[in-house]
Amino acid sequence: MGQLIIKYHIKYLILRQVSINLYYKIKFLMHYHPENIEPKWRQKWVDESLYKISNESVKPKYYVLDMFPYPSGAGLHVGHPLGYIASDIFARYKRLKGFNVLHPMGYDAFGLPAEQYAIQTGVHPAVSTDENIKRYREQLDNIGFSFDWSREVKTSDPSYYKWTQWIFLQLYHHYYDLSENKAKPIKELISSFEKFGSAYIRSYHSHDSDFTANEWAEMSPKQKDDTLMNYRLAYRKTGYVNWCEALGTVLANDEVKDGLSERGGHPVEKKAMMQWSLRITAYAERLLQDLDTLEWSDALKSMQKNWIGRSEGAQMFFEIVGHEEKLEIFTTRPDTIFGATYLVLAPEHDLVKKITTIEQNENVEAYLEYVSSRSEIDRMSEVKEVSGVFTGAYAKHPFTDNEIPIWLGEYVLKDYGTGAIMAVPSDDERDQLFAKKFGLDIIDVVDKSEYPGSTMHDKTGKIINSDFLNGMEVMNAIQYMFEQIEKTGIGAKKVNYKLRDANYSRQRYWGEPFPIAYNKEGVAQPLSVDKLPLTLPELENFQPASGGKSPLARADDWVGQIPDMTLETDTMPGFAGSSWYFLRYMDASNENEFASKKAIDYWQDVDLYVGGTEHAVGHLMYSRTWHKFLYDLGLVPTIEPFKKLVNQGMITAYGYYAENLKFDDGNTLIGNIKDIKSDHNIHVGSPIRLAYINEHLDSQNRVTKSKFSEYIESIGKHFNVLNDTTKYYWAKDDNGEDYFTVNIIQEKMSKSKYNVQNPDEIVTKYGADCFRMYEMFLGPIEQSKPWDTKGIDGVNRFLRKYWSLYFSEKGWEVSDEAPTAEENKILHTSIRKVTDDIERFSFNTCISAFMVCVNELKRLECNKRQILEPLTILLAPFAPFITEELWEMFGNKTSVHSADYPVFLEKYLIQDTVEYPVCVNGKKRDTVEVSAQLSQAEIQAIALSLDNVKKYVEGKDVQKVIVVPGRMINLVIKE
RNA sequence: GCCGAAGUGGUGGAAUUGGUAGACACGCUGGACUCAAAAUCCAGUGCUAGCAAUAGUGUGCGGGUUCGAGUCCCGCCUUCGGUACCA
Repeated sequence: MGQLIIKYHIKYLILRQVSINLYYKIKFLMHYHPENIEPKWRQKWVDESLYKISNESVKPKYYVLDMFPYPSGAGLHVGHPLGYIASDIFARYKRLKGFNVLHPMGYDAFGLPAEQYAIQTGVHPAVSTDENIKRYREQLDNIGFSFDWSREVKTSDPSYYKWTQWIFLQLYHHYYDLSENKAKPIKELISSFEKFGSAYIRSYHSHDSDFTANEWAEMSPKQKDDTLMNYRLAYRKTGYVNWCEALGTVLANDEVKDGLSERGGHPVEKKAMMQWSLRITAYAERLLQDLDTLEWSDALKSMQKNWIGRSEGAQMFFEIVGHEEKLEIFTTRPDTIFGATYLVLAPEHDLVKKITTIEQNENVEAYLEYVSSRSEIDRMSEVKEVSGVFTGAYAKHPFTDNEIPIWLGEYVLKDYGTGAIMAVPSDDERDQLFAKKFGLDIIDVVDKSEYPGSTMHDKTGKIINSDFLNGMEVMNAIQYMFEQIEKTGIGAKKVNYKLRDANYSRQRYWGEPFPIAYNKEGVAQPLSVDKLPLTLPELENFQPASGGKSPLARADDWVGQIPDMTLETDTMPGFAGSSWYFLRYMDASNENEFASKKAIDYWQDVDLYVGGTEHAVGHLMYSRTWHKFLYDLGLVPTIEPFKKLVNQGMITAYGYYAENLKFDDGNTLIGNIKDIKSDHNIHVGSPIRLAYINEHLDSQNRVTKSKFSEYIESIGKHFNVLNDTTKYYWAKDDNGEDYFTVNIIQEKMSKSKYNVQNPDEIVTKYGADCFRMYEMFLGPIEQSKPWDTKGIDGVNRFLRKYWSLYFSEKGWEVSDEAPTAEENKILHTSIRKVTDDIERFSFNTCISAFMVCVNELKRLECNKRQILEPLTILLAPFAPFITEELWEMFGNKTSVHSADYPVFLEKYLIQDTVEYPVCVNGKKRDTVEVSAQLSQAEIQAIALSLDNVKKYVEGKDVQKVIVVPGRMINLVIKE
């Protein structure tokens, strides 16, 4: 009997357990659990190569590209993926719309930080770079991007940089022909030299003296090489470069910010060095003109325009008294020539030594020494400080024959124009400051009395004191002078650009080696293509070699690997590999070409490029130039590489500063509380960064003493903090508690500021879908905004609500019933809104459209397949995991990401009634719902009959009634 | 200095061609459910006055155009980004 009872009891227990299990299973299903969904699909998409795409397709192509990252040791923070998420949504959207979408990713893997790290730790840059890439890849995969990883590109991979070297050789083997306005083989130039010397050559060059065919024939190989260097698009010259001692290398202009290196913020100085350069100035005009063909923001285009800096002016020759050479100057204001009372040369100008008189020699020498001692930062910080010296020489004014002095001045730049100016102190601020300081003549030549408020900068006024120009308007006088200058043969009209040729040599290890060797005479010998790639040697010590040379100079075996030759030991700069990577993705594993013609002809160019503004001038300028060069060679079919460009804003972090805490040793340095040693005491006095204090702040950004102690403990510190309230500057709040106020500012995310937010943490907590949508929900993509997780619960709630549409207490429950008109209207309103917004890159409003849609469907308790299925596709680009899971539960066998985009049908939006706001004199007084068929007169009558409206209209004169169909009604009455 | 972008509730932001300012969220307040908490759900929420209906007011500031302005025009202020002796 007892046994039986026990038996039953066990049976009951088992049954109970089964039903409990079932209950929990259903309960579990009912709720959204990203941690169970996401890993499964991540794996499945890899297994099925879902995002792998082919170069052959009948579908139209679309190329969505992100600026590839430099894989830094700090890993990705939440700011990096912002642009990637946007582009991924767009790529997925285009795929659903039936395009064959190229959406690749790779790494800009050469660069200084890895090498600096190697110097400090001895870890080979290749090793640390690969580790960093591995970490990046894991972080990227976590977020669910649809990259085709089979096309991954790594600039430091020899199979990639083989082609970077190859393109460099093409640049080396070409010159820029001005008659045809394109790059042409240097061979053609040589044969022209052989026949005609330098005559008949219209090319972009840095050569200053002509030669005959005979002279050419008699040149030594070295002389020929030197001459050709003046024409090649990749050439070697001695020039003043931006030398950074701390980094031990030269930098390009765009790598220098405010006289400091962009990476690291070290001082930069001008130094004369033998360097490889790219003649990008040859392309200046095309780079400027073709901006018009691009769908880039005006802000970005104007940045490029400024950087190119085109200005029209005149080139003029001044005779130097007692010398044969003429002095060539550049001016945009030839109309002011009669106001030119002296000339100024850049201190580095070639003629300085020649024209300086014996009496002035000492002064000039001293001045040159002073100038060379000054770093860029010195020069910049004292821009208004005038310095200069008289050379003792005089020039003849071409129109008055007066002798005017020639000076040297720091404010005239060697690299711009001709490095020499005519100074017109009456109409140029800099010239005026200079003239006043050194007591030089000033002649007024422009009368601006008719233009009150105009400045020296404006090209307005009447010319005076100027002989044949007197009485002319400035703009007319400029034109007239252009003619006069050409007529009298003293010069010519000329266009000048601020853009400089790019320094292309770096004295570093971790970059592409130049495929160049030098023979005993020092003549450059390009390596033949079959020798490529020229790979980097293995090194153990990454310290720069002596004499400002790259560490490669110490690898003797490597340098001397070709008999009787020495290899170039400099390496290429960071922008080399990134100037053409977008082409490599088209055909990433091609061993015979940088990319096949077929692949390039299919993919053409990048339709959408997404990246930060920090590359506005550097990378984008270089890529455009390389692309145009390849176009000239017939290797790419398009003149521009990036049709449309979107700049994502930066995600910043909040910085929390205690304005008045300081160390008890009185040190007032701005510090970071995490870096302060625990045995230190802190005082009130000067800003200290308080990372992660936000949770301890009250609504007025104050922290009380007790909260502050909690905070100190939470960051693992044990200060004897601030116990003596008499000693420190605590304030007292209403409850008598001590507090201080924390100052909150926006700043960059960086490791050293302890404000970096790792996306992995968010993905673990909320799922990738939520992370993606939340980043988009933060605000417009182009805008900079601080990271804040405050609103993430809203998105999380949305996803759970969306999920819950598909489930009842019994589990999955989707009905096959036909949708109501209202349900269809909700769906199609969303389809239209979301589609429009994706097209205009307004992703934040897409998210709110989804929220509105789901809120309304939830209100109607809609679980109809015909509504939910299209909605799932619509949402798939934003939330690829949850939609894929639900899509599968619908019973679909193929991925939601290869489904067809839902079609918007206008018919579901047609309404029988319209709700009108009724305004009186522009102020809303009532609303009224009327039939959509009513005429304007009928609507008017209804509007006037409303009680709320009568109140305002009664006894007054209705002058006008405005009915904007479907929009609003306005009654104009006279008071 | 010059060039460019932007200023909207307590917060992030919406308003696409001049047509209901504050969508959608966060936060906050109150309520339901719960032994309780979390989660969830419901209601409210620009500001001022009022029990309320409602009225006034409100998109950085000052003017203007318009029946109507966050949006267009003129003049300023502030913030951010770029640039810096460019002749």
